[in-house]
Amino acid sequence: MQGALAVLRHVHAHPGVTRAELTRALGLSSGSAAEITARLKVLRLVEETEAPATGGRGRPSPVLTAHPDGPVICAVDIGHESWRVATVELGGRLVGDVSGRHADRAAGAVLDAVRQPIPQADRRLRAVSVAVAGSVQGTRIVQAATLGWRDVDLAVLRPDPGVPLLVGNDASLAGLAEARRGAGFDTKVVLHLTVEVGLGGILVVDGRPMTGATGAGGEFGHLPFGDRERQCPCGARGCWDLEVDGRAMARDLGLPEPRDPRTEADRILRSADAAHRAAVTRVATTLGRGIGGLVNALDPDLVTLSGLARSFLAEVPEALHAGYTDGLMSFRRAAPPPLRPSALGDQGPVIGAAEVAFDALLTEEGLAAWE
Amino acid sequence: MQGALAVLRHVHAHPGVTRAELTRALGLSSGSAAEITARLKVLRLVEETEAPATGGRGRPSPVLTAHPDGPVICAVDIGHESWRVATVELGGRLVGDVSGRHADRAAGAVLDAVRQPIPQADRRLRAVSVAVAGSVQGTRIVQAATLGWRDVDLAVLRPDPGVPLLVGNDASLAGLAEARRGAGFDTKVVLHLTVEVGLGGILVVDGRPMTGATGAGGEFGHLPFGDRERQCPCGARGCWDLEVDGRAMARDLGLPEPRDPRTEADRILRSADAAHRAAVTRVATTLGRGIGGLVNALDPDLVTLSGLARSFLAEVPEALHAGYTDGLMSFRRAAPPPLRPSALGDQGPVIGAAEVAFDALLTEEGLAAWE
DNA sequence: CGATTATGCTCGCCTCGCGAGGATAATAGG
DNA sequence: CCTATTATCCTCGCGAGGCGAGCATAATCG
Repeated sequence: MQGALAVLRHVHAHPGVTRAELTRALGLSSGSAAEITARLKVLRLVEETEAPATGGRGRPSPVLTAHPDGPVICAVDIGHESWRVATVELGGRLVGDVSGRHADRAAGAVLDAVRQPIPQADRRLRAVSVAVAGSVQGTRIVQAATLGWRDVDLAVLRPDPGVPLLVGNDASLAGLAEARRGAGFDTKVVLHLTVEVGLGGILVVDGRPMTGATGAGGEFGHLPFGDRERQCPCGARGCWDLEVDGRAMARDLGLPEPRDPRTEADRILRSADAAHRAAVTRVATTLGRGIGGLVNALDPDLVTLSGLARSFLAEVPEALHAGYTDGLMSFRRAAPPPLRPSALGDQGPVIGAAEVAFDALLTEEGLAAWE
Repeated sequence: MQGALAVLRHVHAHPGVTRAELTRALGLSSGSAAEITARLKVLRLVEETEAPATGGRGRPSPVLTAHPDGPVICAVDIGHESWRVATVELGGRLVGDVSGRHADRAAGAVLDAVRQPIPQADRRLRAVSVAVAGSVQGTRIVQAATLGWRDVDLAVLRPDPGVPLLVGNDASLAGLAEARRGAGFDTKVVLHLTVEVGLGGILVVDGRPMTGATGAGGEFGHLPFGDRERQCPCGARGCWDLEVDGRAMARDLGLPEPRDPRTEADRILRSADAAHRAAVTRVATTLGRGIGGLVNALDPDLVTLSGLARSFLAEVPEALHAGYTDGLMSFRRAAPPPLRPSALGDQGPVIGAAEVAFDALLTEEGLAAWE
């Protein structure tokens, strides 16, 4: 079981490896590798497909991928304005993907819409895993300011009581995906930050997300980096959240609080107006300075950026880097962790949601449950 | 080797367990437990001593402890004003302990003093592990403001090239010790904070310290929670560091920057003067508010406090808790992680230093090196 | 002083991974 | 087209190490 688990985890993390590569990576003998893969094929967990002609010499090594009848996860992403339901197989490939925009943001309406595409009686389904734009504890959404939700239990998304339900913050899960399969691939300590409306993220150490005691870790937007007098909808004051998004840019420009801060942010970002450019620069600098502080505290190898933060990196990299450097302790300035754009885009949350579900599956117990 | 390692780690984490408890905890058969302990006794790693009369029925179970000729770590603590050199055996017991105050704070002088008690040719010595009051990357001290050191390499403390040298921040290592053997025992996610001159700490998840990519993680004092205009010796501005210690209290009282902020802090803390009490209250509140922000971001089960933070908790708990609650997101206020005083006191850094060294020893390779 | 309770020890069994030796499948070169 | 070369896969006997049944041992209870 030990060896089988190691193989399965390696295939999951590196879909499309050859058996020879796997044997070397795990330090197995070729005999053990043969026996273990044979067992996993019988269990309908992995499939070996004929090797593509590499052009190199020697006997070709078969490629290991997810079994076509293997376990799948239903990954759900509930964002500020849209939702997505995907089926994900071992190795992180999306084999089905449905999405839509919220017609009505009320919790009931959104959950009804999202529930439709969730398969109801699929023996292959091992878990429903939800990424949601809000603060999460266990399987409850305790606070989702932009959706206007408070204390919503997602248990209704469970197709039957036997299927486990997992819930996490969308920015945190996107960060996990980014660390494992995106810009942070093969990096030990990755700090991911997403700015949409407010800011979220996660620290991923050796592939493990630091989600804290209750699952509400990674709420970096509620560190008091901002103006101590400014009240945040979260209940605290001076949150960084309020200083780095469309609300902050509108405030900087003397505009009223926008109804849809994310769209407003994009509008200002695309504008050629000098005042707008200045506001973008100032907010990007503020974001950068906070990133510097977080890097001081958490010491990552790499920072990955999504959403509006990714846009700042693309549009005003000097401002972002100036703030970043300014916020760093001087000894870190010689070789600061690079800021990199997210590689997974809007697929991050669903891929991350599937990851945590597969983490539970790829254990002694999870495998035992799969026979 | 697998089973032996598990047993050894369990004995290290729970010194003084009986073999019966261990067998149950690891789910071993009594036969395996017997064979493994026999092997570990031959290897001079553990010793079985006769069970003390528990008064209960049944055959008594022998107690497992460190072997008297087993491996030891030389743990060194270099603080602002004093140093300590201890010998630590498996299980975390200090079997030797020498300390002194710095006569001269220059790096050379301190290292000379500290080098004396380090055993030179002890076959039992597996590592020298140093806790130091400064920022650390690898085995270098990159910045230690209160000692006045910059870029000091501690390689001179290595008694011979075969003995590994480990270096870490004292507050981070004290936090690791606290999480494993102190107030955070058996708790999944522990946030530890120490205030002496400035603030340091660590997040410990499942017993693993989140020391980051270079070992400089846990520098929570350099999060920009403070006044954006105030320059920190670290090179950044607005550091929390400057708002929570003796310097902050002196500033609040309109006094000049104290030469020894730690002593000054204790003096103000012990004073009955109303202005002094008010300053203490304000600084404790500021500290509490920052702790709230950190709890928002990291979501620990428990926060442990050392040094001046521990004194605040003892002397002005209302102020500290008021700030703490104020800094928390409102959904966390119903059941916030408790703030607990450190249980290990000034032994924290050396115990933590020994822990990281034993972590390296209690591996396949570490055990192979011990024959 | 037996009964009860709890634990330790012995020993055959079984699982799983190792590794040597031969088989297999590709390219390279004549 | 055929052989050499390279790289990998498969078969199979071996050995390490953990399991668990059955018995031995050591304490308290009444």
